[in-house]
Amino acid sequence: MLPLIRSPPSLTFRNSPLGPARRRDRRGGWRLRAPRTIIGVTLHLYDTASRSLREFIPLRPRTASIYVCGATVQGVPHIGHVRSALNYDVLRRWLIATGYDVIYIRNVTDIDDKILAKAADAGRPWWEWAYTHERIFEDAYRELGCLLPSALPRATGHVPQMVELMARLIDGGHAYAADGDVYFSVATFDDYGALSGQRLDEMCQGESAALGKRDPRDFTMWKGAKPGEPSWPTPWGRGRPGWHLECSAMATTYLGAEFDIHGGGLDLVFPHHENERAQSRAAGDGFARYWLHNGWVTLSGEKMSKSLGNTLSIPATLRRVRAVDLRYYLIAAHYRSAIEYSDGALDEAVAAYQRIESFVHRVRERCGVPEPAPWCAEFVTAMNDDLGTPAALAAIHSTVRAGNVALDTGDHTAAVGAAGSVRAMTGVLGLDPLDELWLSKSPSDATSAALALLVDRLLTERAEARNRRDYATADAVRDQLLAAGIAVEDTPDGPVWTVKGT
RNA sequence: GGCGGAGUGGCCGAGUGGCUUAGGCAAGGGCCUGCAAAGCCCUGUACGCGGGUUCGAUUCCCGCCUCCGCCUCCA
Repeated sequence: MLPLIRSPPSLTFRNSPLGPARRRDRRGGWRLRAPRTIIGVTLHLYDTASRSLREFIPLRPRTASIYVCGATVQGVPHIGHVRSALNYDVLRRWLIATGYDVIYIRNVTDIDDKILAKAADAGRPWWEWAYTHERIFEDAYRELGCLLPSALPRATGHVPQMVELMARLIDGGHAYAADGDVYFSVATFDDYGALSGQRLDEMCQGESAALGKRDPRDFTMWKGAKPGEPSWPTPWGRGRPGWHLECSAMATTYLGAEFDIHGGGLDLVFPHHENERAQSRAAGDGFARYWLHNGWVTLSGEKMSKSLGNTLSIPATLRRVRAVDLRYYLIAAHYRSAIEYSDGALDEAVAAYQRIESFVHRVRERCGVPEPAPWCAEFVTAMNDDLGTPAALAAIHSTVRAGNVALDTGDHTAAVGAAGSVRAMTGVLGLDPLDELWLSKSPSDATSAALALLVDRLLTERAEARNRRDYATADAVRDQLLAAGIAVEDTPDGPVWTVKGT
């Protein structure tokens, strides 16, 4: 059964559940012209809760609501954080590209023990520490081409919603206050452990046994105020939010009691997501219908984490490769498999992406800017199969090869068609080489025009030298240009030059 | 102890009960080129180990080895 694409896929989408204000998060003018219908294949996603591939059937037709656990902004982002964001960005783009209206929420945990501790160590206000790192995270996401979320809620801005949820749980007998803390009583929720496959009776003792806990496995929803720490008023005394409670409250605030997809890293399955689910369901909310979890990036065989101190920060990585290269690297593996980071593998990704990029640029130089064209069936099938980015990239590479052949044989129409298709497919992955984001380092028009004039002058000299078979002079011109960072290639359509690194 | 994941050709990384056995990177050969560059074509016969099921297993089952993760903060 082959997937048939009904309407020609256009590349641009209007991804905006929230109207005109959201136009800012478009990259390079991508806008959806018309929803397209795919027959034969529908999106299937691996759902952690059921441990199986399930067809994605949204709560409301043609809309998708997604909540992704963002970062606790205590430090600088590392490549594992970014992988998670990138994976859900690809999911979102694919949903948008196939005609869904997507609402995408990613939270910011801006209050927790570590933020307080690190800020105190640095002698800075906790909120300044949090906001400083929040900005660094957002800069990294933006640089890597992640579309802006529909909203970016902060934990500290949603205390009333948390209080309301706690009140419902206490009224229902699922939670209790003790010594200023509020705990969730896991024994009152029969389904506890269903998401992560943990059995209550097999679990090790939970968090540190606090005095007021009725059962060591009960988890903290709200932490009673301690001297010198920030706190907010509640009917049970002043205090601050616990991690799990934040996400339950924020997800349902923006997406409603029941929504489509909840995403995050594999390490959040337990206890974080298990607890979120328990809180919300015990309170009577349907909560997430699909649970997605991405694998991690390991370094020297170990999970990259702040506590192990073996992180590879984004700012450091981006000093070595371009953001688009890192994006390609992190998307090239399936989102559920682990990536063992290595410099060599990253270099391979750079070369692989360059192949795609140089093809599209070559077509643009020789045939004009390729406009978005239909993507190929293999690509659609791959993406619908639990976001099979490896197979999707294989489809892209095949199209590149076909396009290169067309270029070699002088078939410009076919070459432009292939390049358009490549743009469409890479666009879904946020990797379109002609996306403004990746071209943003280009010089101004005036500078480009001046450069073009000078280079063309030199190329004319070179052509004249070649005509009189004075290859020494011709090669000297080429070497001179190369030394200046300008590569010259002879093609059937004449010499083409490019500035390296653009 | 409980739960879960992984071991694929020089490297990265998909996938599948057998068929043209992804894709990329690197390597070798060839074509193209004045020479290059880019590109194209060809080549490599891999699935941790031992059993079992099967006409046939890398793919299913059992056992083993090795590695990793979660059960405590973590994308």
